[in-house]
Amino acid sequence: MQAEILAVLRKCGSPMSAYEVLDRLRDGNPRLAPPTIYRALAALIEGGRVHRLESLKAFVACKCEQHRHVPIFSICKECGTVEEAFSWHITNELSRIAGRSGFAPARHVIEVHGQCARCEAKEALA
Amino acid sequence: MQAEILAVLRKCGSPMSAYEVLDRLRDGNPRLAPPTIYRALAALIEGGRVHRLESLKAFVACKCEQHRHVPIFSICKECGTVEEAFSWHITNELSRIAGRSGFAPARHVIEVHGQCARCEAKEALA
DNA sequence: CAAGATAGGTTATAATATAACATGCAATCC
DNA sequence: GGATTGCATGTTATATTATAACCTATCTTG
Repeated sequence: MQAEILAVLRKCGSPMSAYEVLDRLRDGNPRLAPPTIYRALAALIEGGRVHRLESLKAFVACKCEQHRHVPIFSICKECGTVEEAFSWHITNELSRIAGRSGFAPARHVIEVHGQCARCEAKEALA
Repeated sequence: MQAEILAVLRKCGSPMSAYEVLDRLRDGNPRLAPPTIYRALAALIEGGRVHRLESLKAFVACKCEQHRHVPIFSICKECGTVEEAFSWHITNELSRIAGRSGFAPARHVIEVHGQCARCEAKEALA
Protein backbone atom coordinates (compact mmCIF):
# COMPACT_ATOMS: atom_id res chain seq x y z
CA MET A 1 0.00 0.00 0.00
CA GLN A 2 2.81 2.39 0.88
CA ALA A 3 4.50 1.60 -2.40
CA GLU A 4 1.29 2.18 -4.33
CA ILE A 5 0.71 5.53 -2.66
CA LEU A 6 4.28 6.58 -3.27
CA ALA A 7 3.91 5.66 -6.92
CA VAL A 8 0.75 7.71 -7.27
CA LEU A 9 2.30 10.72 -5.57
CA ARG A 10 5.44 10.50 -7.67
CA LYS A 11 3.51 10.14 -10.88
CA CYS A 12 1.43 13.20 -10.05
CA GLY A 13 4.28 15.44 -8.99
CA SER A 14 2.01 18.05 -7.41
CA PRO A 15 0.53 17.79 -3.95
CA MET A 16 -2.49 15.53 -3.66
CA SER A 17 -5.11 15.31 -0.96
CA ALA A 18 -5.53 11.98 0.76
CA TYR A 19 -8.84 11.56 -1.01
CA GLU A 20 -7.32 12.22 -4.41
CA VAL A 21 -4.86 9.44 -3.72
CA LEU A 22 -7.73 7.29 -2.53
CA ASP A 23 -9.71 7.86 -5.71
CA ARG A 24 -6.70 7.05 -7.84
CA LEU A 25 -6.11 3.77 -6.05
CA ARG A 26 -9.77 2.85 -6.04
CA ASP A 27 -9.55 2.27 -9.77
CA GLY A 28 -7.82 -0.98 -9.03
CA ASN A 29 -9.36 -1.64 -5.65
CA PRO A 30 -12.89 -0.35 -5.21
CA ARG A 31 -13.11 -1.37 -1.54
CA LEU A 32 -10.30 0.92 -0.44
CA ALA A 33 -11.27 3.17 2.47
CA PRO A 34 -9.77 6.30 4.06
CA PRO A 35 -8.15 4.65 7.10
CA THR A 36 -5.99 2.49 4.89
CA ILE A 37 -4.71 5.54 3.05
CA TYR A 38 -4.13 7.57 6.16
CA ARG A 39 -2.30 4.74 7.85
CA ALA A 40 0.02 4.21 4.93
CA LEU A 41 0.60 7.94 4.60
CA ALA A 42 1.49 8.13 8.30
CA ALA A 43 4.08 5.40 7.83
CA LEU A 44 5.52 7.09 4.74
CA ILE A 45 5.76 10.39 6.55
CA GLU A 46 7.37 8.70 9.51
CA GLY A 47 9.97 7.34 7.13
CA GLY A 48 10.47 10.75 5.55
CA ARG A 49 9.43 9.55 2.11
CA VAL A 50 6.31 11.67 1.99
CA HIS A 51 5.68 15.14 3.37
CA ARG A 52 2.41 16.70 4.40
CA LEU A 53 2.02 20.28 3.26
CA GLU A 54 0.25 21.59 6.31
CA SER A 55 -1.02 24.73 4.69
CA LEU A 56 -2.53 22.77 1.80
CA LYS A 57 -3.78 19.73 3.70
CA ALA A 58 -2.02 17.75 1.01
CA PHE A 59 0.79 15.29 0.50
CA VAL A 60 3.84 15.07 -1.76
CA ALA A 61 6.52 12.49 -2.31
CA CYS A 62 9.90 13.57 -0.99
CA LYS A 63 12.05 14.54 -3.94
CA CYS A 64 15.46 14.32 -2.36
CA GLU A 65 17.75 11.37 -2.04
CA GLN A 66 18.33 11.24 1.68
CA HIS A 67 15.00 11.69 3.37
CA ARG A 68 16.36 13.18 6.55
CA HIS A 69 16.65 16.91 6.11
CA VAL A 70 14.25 19.69 7.06
CA PRO A 71 12.31 20.48 3.94
CA ILE A 72 11.49 24.01 2.81
CA PHE A 73 8.56 24.09 0.42
CA SER A 74 7.83 26.74 -2.17
CA ILE A 75 4.22 26.47 -3.20
CA CYS A 76 2.97 28.27 -6.31
CA LYS A 77 -0.51 29.64 -5.74
CA GLU A 78 -1.18 29.68 -9.49
CA CYS A 79 -0.20 26.25 -10.71
CA GLY A 80 0.08 24.46 -7.39
CA THR A 81 3.49 23.00 -8.05
CA VAL A 82 5.83 22.62 -5.16
CA GLU A 83 9.58 22.85 -4.94
CA GLU A 84 11.48 21.28 -2.11
CA ALA A 85 14.65 22.91 -0.85
CA PHE A 86 16.72 22.75 2.30
CA SER A 87 19.20 24.85 4.17
CA TRP A 88 21.17 23.94 7.25
CA HIS A 89 21.59 27.60 7.83
CA ILE A 90 17.86 28.20 8.16
CA THR A 91 17.30 25.06 10.15
CA ASN A 92 19.98 26.03 12.64
CA GLU A 93 18.93 29.63 12.85
CA LEU A 94 15.35 28.57 13.40
CA SER A 95 16.34 26.21 16.17
CA ARG A 96 18.39 28.97 17.72
CA ILE A 97 15.52 31.44 17.66
CA ALA A 98 12.98 29.00 19.01
CA GLY A 99 15.56 27.88 21.58
CA ARG A 100 16.07 31.35 23.02
CA SER A 101 13.44 30.70 25.65
CA GLY A 102 14.63 27.17 26.34
CA PHE A 103 12.37 25.61 23.74
CA ALA A 104 13.61 22.27 22.37
CA PRO A 105 12.73 22.01 18.66
CA ALA A 106 11.75 18.64 17.29
CA ARG A 107 10.01 19.23 13.98
CA HIS A 108 10.08 22.17 11.60
CA VAL A 109 7.33 23.24 9.25
CA ILE A 110 8.51 25.71 6.62
CA GLU A 111 6.25 26.57 3.72
CA VAL A 112 6.47 29.57 1.43
CA HIS A 113 3.51 30.53 -0.70
CA GLY A 114 4.01 32.64 -3.76
CA GLN A 115 4.34 32.47 -7.48
CA CYS A 116 6.77 30.35 -9.42
CA ALA A 117 8.93 31.71 -12.23
CA ARG A 118 6.82 30.09 -14.95
CA CYS A 119 3.57 31.58 -13.69
CA GLU A 120 5.13 35.00 -13.26
CA ALA A 121 6.35 34.90 -16.83
CA LYS A 122 2.94 33.85 -18.02
CA GLU A 123 1.32 36.71 -16.11
CA ALA A 124 3.80 39.24 -17.47
CA LEU A 125 2.72 38.37 -21.01
CA ALA A 126 -0.98 38.91 -20.30
CA MET B 1 -18.01 39.52 15.78
CA GLN B 2 -14.32 40.03 15.04
CA ALA B 3 -13.90 41.80 18.37
CA GLU B 4 -15.67 38.99 20.20
CA ILE B 5 -13.51 36.35 18.59
CA LEU B 6 -10.37 38.28 19.34
CA ALA B 7 -11.44 38.61 22.98
CA VAL B 8 -12.03 34.87 23.24
CA LEU B 9 -8.68 34.03 21.66
CA ARG B 10 -6.83 36.50 23.86
CA LYS B 11 -8.50 35.28 27.01
CA CYS B 12 -7.58 31.70 26.16
CA GLY B 13 -3.95 32.33 25.24
CA SER B 14 -3.46 28.94 23.64
CA PRO B 15 -4.51 28.02 20.14
CA MET B 16 -8.19 27.27 19.69
CA SER B 17 -10.00 25.49 16.92
CA ALA B 18 -12.71 27.41 15.10
CA TYR B 19 -15.29 25.20 16.74
CA GLU B 20 -13.93 25.87 20.21
CA VAL B 21 -14.35 29.57 19.55
CA LEU B 22 -17.81 28.87 18.20
CA ASP B 23 -18.83 26.98 21.35
CA ARG B 24 -17.50 29.75 23.54
CA LEU B 25 -19.50 32.39 21.71
CA ARG B 26 -22.61 30.29 21.54
CA ASP B 27 -23.06 30.79 25.26
CA GLY B 28 -24.30 34.26 24.50
CA ASN B 29 -25.68 33.58 21.05
CA PRO B 30 -27.08 30.08 20.48
CA ARG B 31 -27.81 30.69 16.79
CA LEU B 32 -24.18 31.25 15.86
CA ALA B 33 -23.04 29.03 12.98
CA PRO B 34 -19.65 28.06 11.52
CA PRO B 35 -19.68 30.40 8.51
CA THR B 36 -19.94 33.44 10.75
CA ILE B 37 -16.89 32.33 12.71
CA TYR B 38 -14.86 31.44 9.65
CA ARG B 39 -15.71 34.71 7.96
CA ALA B 40 -14.67 36.76 10.94
CA LEU B 41 -11.51 34.70 11.37
CA ALA B 42 -10.65 35.29 7.72
CA ALA B 43 -10.98 39.04 8.22
CA LEU B 44 -8.86 38.95 11.38
CA ILE B 45 -6.18 36.94 9.65
CA GLU B 46 -6.27 39.31 6.72
CA GLY B 47 -5.64 42.14 9.16
CA GLY B 48 -2.82 40.22 10.81
CA ARG B 49 -4.51 40.20 14.19
CA VAL B 50 -5.02 36.46 14.25
CA HIS B 51 -2.81 33.70 12.91
CA ARG B 52 -3.78 30.25 11.81
CA LEU B 53 -1.42 27.55 13.01
CA GLU B 54 -1.52 25.37 9.93
CA SER B 55 -0.06 22.32 11.58
CA LEU B 56 -2.62 22.46 14.39
CA LYS B 57 -5.67 23.58 12.40
CA ALA B 58 -6.08 26.18 15.10
CA PHE B 59 -6.05 29.93 15.63
CA VAL B 60 -4.27 32.33 17.99
CA ALA B 61 -4.44 36.05 18.58
CA CYS B 62 -1.34 37.85 17.37
CA LYS B 63 0.72 38.78 20.39
CA CYS B 64 2.91 41.48 18.93
CA GLU B 65 2.24 45.17 18.62
CA GLN B 66 2.62 45.71 14.92
CA HIS B 67 0.79 42.95 13.12
CA ARG B 68 2.91 43.04 10.02
CA HIS B 69 5.87 40.75 10.52
CA VAL B 70 6.38 37.11 9.55
CA PRO B 71 5.59 35.11 12.64
CA ILE B 72 7.65 32.14 13.78
CA PHE B 73 5.70 29.87 16.09
CA SER B 74 7.13 27.54 18.70
CA ILE B 75 4.49 25.01 19.63
CA CYS B 76 4.91 22.84 22.71
CA LYS B 77 3.64 19.35 22.09
CA GLU B 78 3.12 18.80 25.82
CA CYS B 79 1.17 21.80 27.00
CA GLY B 80 0.11 23.23 23.66
CA THR B 81 1.27 26.74 24.42
CA VAL B 82 2.62 28.76 21.56
CA GLU B 83 5.30 31.40 21.46
CA GLU B 84 5.47 33.89 18.66
CA ALA B 85 8.84 35.18 17.52
CA PHE B 86 10.19 36.86 14.43
CA SER B 87 13.47 37.36 12.64
CA TRP B 88 14.18 39.47 9.62
CA HIS B 89 17.21 37.35 9.10
CA ILE B 90 15.19 34.17 8.66
CA THR B 91 12.52 35.88 6.62
CA ASN B 92 15.10 37.27 4.22
CA GLU B 93 17.09 34.09 4.02
CA LEU B 94 13.95 32.12 3.36
CA SER B 95 12.90 34.46 0.60
CA ARG B 96 16.38 34.19 -0.86
CA ILE B 97 16.31 30.39 -0.86
CA ALA B 98 12.83 30.15 -2.30
CA GLY B 99 13.76 32.85 -4.81
CA ARG B 100 16.74 30.96 -6.21
CA SER B 101 14.56 29.47 -8.90
CA GLY B 102 12.73 32.72 -9.58
CA PHE B 103 10.01 32.03 -7.08
CA ALA B 104 8.30 35.16 -5.70
CA PRO B 105 7.43 34.61 -2.06
CA ALA B 106 4.21 36.09 -0.73
CA ARG B 107 3.42 34.35 2.52
CA HIS B 108 5.59 32.41 4.94
CA VAL B 109 4.50 29.62 7.21
CA ILE B 110 7.05 28.83 9.91
CA GLU B 111 6.11 26.54 12.75
CA VAL B 112 8.43 24.69 15.09
CA HIS B 113 7.11 21.81 17.16
CA GLY B 114 8.93 20.74 20.27
CA GLN B 115 8.91 21.08 23.99
CA CYS B 116 8.91 24.29 25.97
CA ALA B 117 11.27 24.98 28.85
CA ARG B 118 8.58 24.46 31.48
CA CYS B 119 7.58 21.05 30.18
CA GLU B 120 11.18 19.94 29.82
CA ALA B 121 11.83 20.90 33.43
CA LYS B 122 8.73 19.03 34.51
CA GLU B 123 9.85 15.95 32.60
CA ALA B 124 13.34 16.09 34.08
CA LEU B 125 11.88 15.82 37.57
CA ALA B 126 9.83 12.73 36.76
C1' DC C 1 0.14 -25.81 15.13
C1' DA C 2 -0.37 -21.93 18.67
C1' DA C 3 0.58 -17.24 19.71
C1' DG C 4 1.66 -12.96 18.50
C1' DA C 5 2.46 -9.35 15.23
C1' DT C 6 1.14 -6.61 11.34
C1' DA C 7 -1.35 -4.87 7.48
C1' DG C 8 -5.35 -4.01 5.81
C1' DG C 9 -10.78 -4.09 5.66
C1' DT C 10 -15.17 -2.23 7.40
C1' DT C 11 -18.35 0.77 9.49
C1' DA C 12 -19.22 4.72 11.45
C1' DT C 13 -18.41 9.21 12.86
C1' DA C 14 -15.67 13.27 14.28
C1' DA C 15 -13.59 17.56 13.06
C1' DT C 16 -12.69 21.16 9.90
C1' DA C 17 -14.35 24.19 6.32
C1' DT C 18 -17.20 26.27 2.65
C1' DA C 19 -21.16 27.02 -0.86
C1' DA C 20 -25.22 29.25 -1.75
C1' DC C 21 -28.78 31.93 -0.74
C1' DA C 22 -31.70 34.82 2.65
C1' DT C 23 -32.18 38.57 6.00
C1' DG C 24 -31.48 42.71 8.51
C1' DC C 25 -29.86 47.13 8.93
C1' DA C 26 -27.41 51.28 8.49
C1' DA C 27 -25.60 54.87 5.24
C1' DT C 28 -26.27 57.55 1.40
C1' DC C 29 -28.49 59.74 -2.28
C1' DC C 30 -32.14 61.88 -4.68
C1' DG D 1 -39.14 59.82 3.04
C1' DG D 2 -38.38 55.96 -0.01
C1' DA D 3 -35.13 53.72 -3.06
C1' DT D 4 -30.67 51.88 -3.35
C1' DT D 5 -26.53 50.05 -2.01
C1' DG D 6 -23.29 47.65 0.69
C1' DC D 7 -21.98 44.76 4.16
C1' DA D 8 -22.18 41.75 8.15
C1' DT D 9 -24.55 38.08 9.71
C1' DG D 10 -28.06 34.21 9.62
C1' DT D 11 -29.46 29.79 7.67
C1' DT D 12 -29.31 25.44 5.53
C1' DA D 13 -26.88 22.19 3.58
C1' DT D 14 -22.89 19.90 2.31
C1' DA D 15 -17.97 19.21 1.18
C1' DT D 16 -13.54 17.92 2.79
C1' DT D 17 -10.26 16.04 5.90
C1' DA D 18 -9.27 12.71 9.43
C1' DT D 19 -9.80 9.15 13.02
C1' DA D 20 -12.01 5.62 16.30
C1' DA D 21 -13.08 1.08 17.02
C1' DC D 22 -13.37 -3.25 15.90
C1' DC D 23 -12.72 -7.19 12.61
C1' DT D 24 -10.19 -10.39 9.38
C1' DA D 25 -6.45 -12.31 6.89
C1' DT D 26 -1.84 -13.40 6.47
C1' DC D 27 2.79 -14.07 7.99
C1' DT D 28 6.29 -15.37 11.54
C1' DT D 29 8.50 -17.87 14.66
C1' DG D 30 9.12 -20.95 18.22
